[in-house]
Amino acid sequence: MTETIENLSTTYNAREVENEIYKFWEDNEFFKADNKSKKPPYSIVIPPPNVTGILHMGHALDGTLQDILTRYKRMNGFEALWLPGCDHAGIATQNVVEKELAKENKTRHDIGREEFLKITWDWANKHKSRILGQFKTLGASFDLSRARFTLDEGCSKAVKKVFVDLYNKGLIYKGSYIVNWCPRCQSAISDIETEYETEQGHLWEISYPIKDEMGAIVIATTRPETMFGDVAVAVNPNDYKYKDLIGKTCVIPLTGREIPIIADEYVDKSFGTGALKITPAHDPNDFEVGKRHNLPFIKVIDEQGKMIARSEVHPELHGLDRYEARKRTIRMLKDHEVLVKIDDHEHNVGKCQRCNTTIEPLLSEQWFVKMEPLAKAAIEKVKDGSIQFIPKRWEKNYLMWMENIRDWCISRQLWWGHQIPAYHNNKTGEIVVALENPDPNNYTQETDVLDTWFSSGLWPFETMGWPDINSDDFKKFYPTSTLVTGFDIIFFWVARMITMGLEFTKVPPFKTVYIHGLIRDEFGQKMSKSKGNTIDPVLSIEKYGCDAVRFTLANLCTYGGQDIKLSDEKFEFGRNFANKVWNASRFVLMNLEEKELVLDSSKFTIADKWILTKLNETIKEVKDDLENFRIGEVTTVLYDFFWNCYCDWYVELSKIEKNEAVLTYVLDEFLRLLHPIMPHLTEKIWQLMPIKKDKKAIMLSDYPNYREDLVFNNEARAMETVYDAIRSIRNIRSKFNISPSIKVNVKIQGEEALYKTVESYLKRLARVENIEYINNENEVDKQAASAVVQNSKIIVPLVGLIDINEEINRQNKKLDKLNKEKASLTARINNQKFVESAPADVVQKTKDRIAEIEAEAGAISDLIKNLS
RNA sequence: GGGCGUUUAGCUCAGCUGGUAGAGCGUCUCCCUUACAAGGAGAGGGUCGGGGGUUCGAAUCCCUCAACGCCCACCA
Repeated sequence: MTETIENLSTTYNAREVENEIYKFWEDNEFFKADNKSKKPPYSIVIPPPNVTGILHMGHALDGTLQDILTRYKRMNGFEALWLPGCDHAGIATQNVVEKELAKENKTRHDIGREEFLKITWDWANKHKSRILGQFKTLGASFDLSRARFTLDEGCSKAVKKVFVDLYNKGLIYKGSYIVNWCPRCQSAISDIETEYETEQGHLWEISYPIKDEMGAIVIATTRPETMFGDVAVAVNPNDYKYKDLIGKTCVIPLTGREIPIIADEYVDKSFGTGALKITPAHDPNDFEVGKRHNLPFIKVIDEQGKMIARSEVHPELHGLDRYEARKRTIRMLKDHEVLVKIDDHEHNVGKCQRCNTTIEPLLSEQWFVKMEPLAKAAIEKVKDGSIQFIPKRWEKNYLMWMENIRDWCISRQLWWGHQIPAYHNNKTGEIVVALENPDPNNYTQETDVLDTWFSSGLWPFETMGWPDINSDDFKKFYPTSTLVTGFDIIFFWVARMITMGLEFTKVPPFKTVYIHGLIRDEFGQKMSKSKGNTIDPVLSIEKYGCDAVRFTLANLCTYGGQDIKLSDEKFEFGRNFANKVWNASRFVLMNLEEKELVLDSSKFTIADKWILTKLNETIKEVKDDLENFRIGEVTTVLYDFFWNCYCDWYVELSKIEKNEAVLTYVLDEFLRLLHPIMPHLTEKIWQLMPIKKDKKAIMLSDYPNYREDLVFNNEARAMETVYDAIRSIRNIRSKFNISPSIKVNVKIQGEEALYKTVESYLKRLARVENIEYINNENEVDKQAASAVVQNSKIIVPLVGLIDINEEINRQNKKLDKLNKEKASLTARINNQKFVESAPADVVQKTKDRIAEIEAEAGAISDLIKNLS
């Protein structure tokens, strides 16, 4: 069936159009960026979504913003590349696959590393297309021919090179260290993957007898089960209570092992009993104390979170889970009457970000990146403005973290990820770090893999062909232009990209970091599957249309980057606007008669000049907002222009008298302005427009430019006066319940020349029968409602229809308001200091306004006098 | 403990460099006027969290208090 303007649907059928249009773009390969192009580059790399993930609102927002910027730059003459891809998401993906295995009662150990990786790769490949496919329903104009995966060959090559280089520079080391251990994931995790939750616990006070003496020292602990790993009791050196005990030996109850009493500044005299048991193998602070005092490390809890069967641990507890062991320990302490006191105690407990299991601080061999030397440049480049955060406040956040940076634990005891390129000599145990195994017969590769963020940290350049710095993509598109992401991954990702980018490419990986707010539910709660408060963007798109979702999300992006409280109904805002654009366009296109549509300034009416002026103000504002990442503002400005100026006035006027060239010109310009936000709708309409087109698609066309020659401020202002007049007649009609079917007559005093040119507008839009121009007050009817508009009086005679008292009342209200304003303005102008110190234009404006009020108030007074 | 954010119309929020407040939704009244009822016309509604200061002038800048939220640190 051939599509004609006449048979377009009266309500916008978003999904139908969106599928058709996206296919049109894809088939024509419009998203493909050309690395040989002469145009200046603009590039964005996607924050790679988890390969096994599904699209959530955060992606939808993030993707919408990236697409808006990409499309805007593309229309502005840039060679724009939005590079998509996925993250292998080590722990998350491995967890998913292990869960699948668990359904068959298997663990990864049952099937072995090789088989497990094979299954996981299948899983990843299967899902990779799903998440990127979902991005397509968002209208994403990314270049899928360049899609990357953090575990693909190129990324692996980059990761290896970075690891080996950092190692050779002495910036990667392997060490025995206390790390955050997740007993469920069976892996170390980094500090920022640990989240703290407040829990109600207890503070137990336990009496440790002094060796060979009568007394005892009472320590306070929240984790009594770790007492078997104690290697000292520490007190503050300035604590007089314990002065005499320092240097003596005490005995751990239940086991009888002897440990020294030491002094360390770290101990807080005022907390608990002021005496602290030191367990270096199971507490990060104790670990530091232990190192300072050269104490041994005794590990009593294993990687499963179970008590170790070793002589230091009470035999009854061997192999027990840490919590069960705690209960038993307490019981035993009670039995031995060494439990002095139990207090309720609120404390923070570390949890694994991925699975919420309580972290066990554990001593183990891990690989670390020495961050401090690397952070230097990353701090510098943000401080000197080479990299800018928007909104700016995130810079402080970033800098604070970077300036207090800790070493980064990068090894994970997982199978899914980049296996660390370190090789152990089977006989000597010597470690060689190299791109390849030096001798597979005698060397075995490290089994640990790298933290997922290690490869994501290289994302902006590993996706551009690095380490081949002569690759065309790297030369054309690196460094990237803008990074768009949420604040929740500034430390995880942004900071590391900046650090690694500077270290390995010597330039910042991007110039601008645009940080948007987080999507929350309508009550401000974080959306999560477990809470069941998520809104599925795929369903919202089905229901409201992709462009509606995009427009709404963009509208919610405030300048300050506030979090976004979202409910599904909010998308009605975007849907209604899409429908409005659709119908107004349909109306304009249906009524075109001329074949040649040429802007001819000699034929411009006052209304044409008004809409062209409004259009150009809008163009200016929209471009300024887009350049400055005020995305929400862009939607507001476009909405206001189209709905309140173009539709409510200009299109309505075109029903009386139309200039088709201007009507279509404005629509064309508006569609281009809107295209980055509502790409499908604008493309569809643009394709239907019978205008000359230099490009095959609106997405490839030029973004509008401000045109001084199409700005007519005087006429625009005059037209606003006409609208005021129409509004005041409508107001009178409404106030006095004049039925729409009844036409009224109007008398106008003043501005005769102006009103004569727009008589037909007044007649139609205000339902006026006759317009009569009068010169003096005597001609004003006694029974009439009236309004003062600028320098004219609009009088609507309403013999028999009007309640005179009500009209007098109405006018008096207006008068009151004016007088109040006048009083305050007059006070200001009489203030000598104001006249002296305020800018001249402000003073002038104030004076003008007073004059205006006086004229208007005078006119109203006349009208009232006439009525009484 | 340190840092950040929020507090504006009934609800959700805009308001960039100070010149006496805006939108959407909701409410009220009227209307199927030949693009759109996902629509049109009109209306009502706010002493911009409290207090103090700077200024001729403060929602906007500074100080302070309060409530709510977030991040970092992690005193057993």
